[in-house]
Amino acid sequence: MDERKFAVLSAIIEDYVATQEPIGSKSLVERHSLKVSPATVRNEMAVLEDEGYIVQPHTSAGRIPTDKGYRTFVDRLNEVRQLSPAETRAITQVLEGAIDLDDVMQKTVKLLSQLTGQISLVQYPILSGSIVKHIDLISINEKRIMIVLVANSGRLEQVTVELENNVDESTLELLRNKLKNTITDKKFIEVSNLIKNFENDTELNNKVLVSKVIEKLKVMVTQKSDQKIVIAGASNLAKLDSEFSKKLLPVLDEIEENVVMLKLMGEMVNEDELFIRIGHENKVANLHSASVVSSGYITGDSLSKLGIVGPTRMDYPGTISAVRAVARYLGRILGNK
Amino acid sequence: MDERKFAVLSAIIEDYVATQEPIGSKSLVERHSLKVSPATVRNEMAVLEDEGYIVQPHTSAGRIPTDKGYRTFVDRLNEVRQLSPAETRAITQVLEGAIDLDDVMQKTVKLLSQLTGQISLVQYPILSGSIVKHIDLISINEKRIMIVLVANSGRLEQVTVELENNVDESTLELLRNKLKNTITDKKFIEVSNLIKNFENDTELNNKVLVSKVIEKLKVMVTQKSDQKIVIAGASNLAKLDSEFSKKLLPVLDEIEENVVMLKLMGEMVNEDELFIRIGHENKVANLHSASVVSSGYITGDSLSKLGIVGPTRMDYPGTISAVRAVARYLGRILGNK
DNA sequence: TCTAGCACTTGATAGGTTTAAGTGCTAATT
DNA sequence: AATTAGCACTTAAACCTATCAAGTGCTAGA
Repeated sequence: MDERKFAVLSAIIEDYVATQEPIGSKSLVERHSLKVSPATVRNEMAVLEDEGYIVQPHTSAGRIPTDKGYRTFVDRLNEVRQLSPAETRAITQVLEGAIDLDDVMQKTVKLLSQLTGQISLVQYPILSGSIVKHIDLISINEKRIMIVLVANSGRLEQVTVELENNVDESTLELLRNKLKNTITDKKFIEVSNLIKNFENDTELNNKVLVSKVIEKLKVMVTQKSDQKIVIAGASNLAKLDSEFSKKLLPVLDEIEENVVMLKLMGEMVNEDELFIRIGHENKVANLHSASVVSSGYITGDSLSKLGIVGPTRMDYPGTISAVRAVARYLGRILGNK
Repeated sequence: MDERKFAVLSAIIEDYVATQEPIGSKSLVERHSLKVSPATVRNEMAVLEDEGYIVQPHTSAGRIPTDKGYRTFVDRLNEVRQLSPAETRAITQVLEGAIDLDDVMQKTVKLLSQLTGQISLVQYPILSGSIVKHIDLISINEKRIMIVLVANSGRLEQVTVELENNVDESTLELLRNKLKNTITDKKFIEVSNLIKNFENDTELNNKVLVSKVIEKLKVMVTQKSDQKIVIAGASNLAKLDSEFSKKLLPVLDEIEENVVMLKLMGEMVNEDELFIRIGHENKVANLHSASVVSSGYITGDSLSKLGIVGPTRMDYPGTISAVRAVARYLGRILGNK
């Protein structure tokens, strides 16, 4: 596509994103300093429409971009908008002020939704590659034990175990020490394997207690390992037109189930690189009028994801730079600061 | 107010909540089996309007309830709607399936928002009255320590401490033991007092480390103690008319800051009793067209809050029973099961 | 005390006209 | 050959206007 045609496409996208109304040739020329007349622009537009980059909602209206239009726009977008100093300051200040991992996650997701005005999702640092820094068994009261696991990423997992009988303190003590010796400084993925013989260990004579704990522990290190996410900005939906938000509602509910997230953020390559899905490129149902902008972020040893979901009609340059910046800062905060 | 007038008021409220349109005398008589003619109802309506229970949006329209109307309706509401067996089953099933406190909170808040169709808020069990069951200091890496506190309510708090120098393991070990001996099985409110002399303790010779930890710990047991809440159902806003949701947006953002919550849920008496604020009864700005239904829930030793926020036009009987039921079950789950 | 009947009010609906924005095409211009 | 001016044409939106439906208050009779 030649230079001028792309300029026209960009201008259309820019205006349409801003006004949310079809863009005509005349106003385009006025708002952007294109050095040609409306008639010329009209000719370009006709071609762009033939090639599927833009469409007319009805005969006498202006043009709006198609998914394909957005896609080429995004692909050609090399100089991404820089964040303003104020925005950069906001990011660092907010994130540095966080006190624990939950807080960091909460603040990050909120920040991202505010910067972009979209719904934002942040995955907790995944555990699989992390290392167990600490394990403990705590008796909360007569019939309840809490298992606490801490990863080197700072992520902490807790689970309570309910017992039928009173806690057997001596077995608990023994089990606690065995666990500490066995899995501290080991990787999460290895844990399940390392503890599989505990249930047959003759030293541990309270079988019920031991098997309950081991069972829960296995669940912690496998199932829960990468399913935890936080969401913010669902209220941004209210700002959008209701038709769109109605479509998105069920998706949101699903996301809260923490399952669809991965499918949504999509298969990503092994780097902290940006990924964009526009409209119909999304495989998830109901998301054909939405775009997803996601990025990985690196925490020392492993790669997790974050991103936003919004209408295809969004400010891509701004969104991209926000997502990228937040991912970078988050990695830095969680990394080996 | 006499019996029949109240019946008319109730019928108006019921229909208005269902249809969201002003209610006229004729359709009222049709839909409810009132044993009188429309003309009689009209007379009653005229009186109700004089007394401020209902208003007419314009001369030729039906009536809609005022805040005062809802209030008297709610006050007279003694037989609360029973939850259906399906709903009760949903509550128990969902809550019993939860694995840890975070999970319980998450599921509770989501459940409440689904049952009521409103935005729901749940406060974590407050710490002030709770007892410290466990404290630990964990070195995550060379320059980071994590403080972990577990309350007898099952609530777990974590904070990381960043150090300039490498972790001094021997001091850490000493401090850990001292802390364990001093504050285990003590109440959260007492902790701050119990550890105030640690900074001057001559045995602990790494002053920087000790003071950093003690400082953070004090924050944990005081500031954070009752400010943690979860929210769900913000997407329900999208279902409502946009004018209303626009008003509510800033409030929601504030709520996410975890501060306004208490003001919102309001001063509540010392029991697990229900509290309802209708429209202008709310002191929080921007909430004059919203109602708040909240309840306390009891976790062994202390009282925390949960509730919902929605438009004044809501199904009070249903909402009330849902809030009440969830509060009760939550208390039961978190209690001494 | 209740109800039937009726004149009156008024937002919503439906139809028709005008308007504004935009297009495509042709012919003139650079 | 590419650009531009001019113009006929299209169409949703905006604007009227008349009609309609739903509702009311009031009076008189049951």
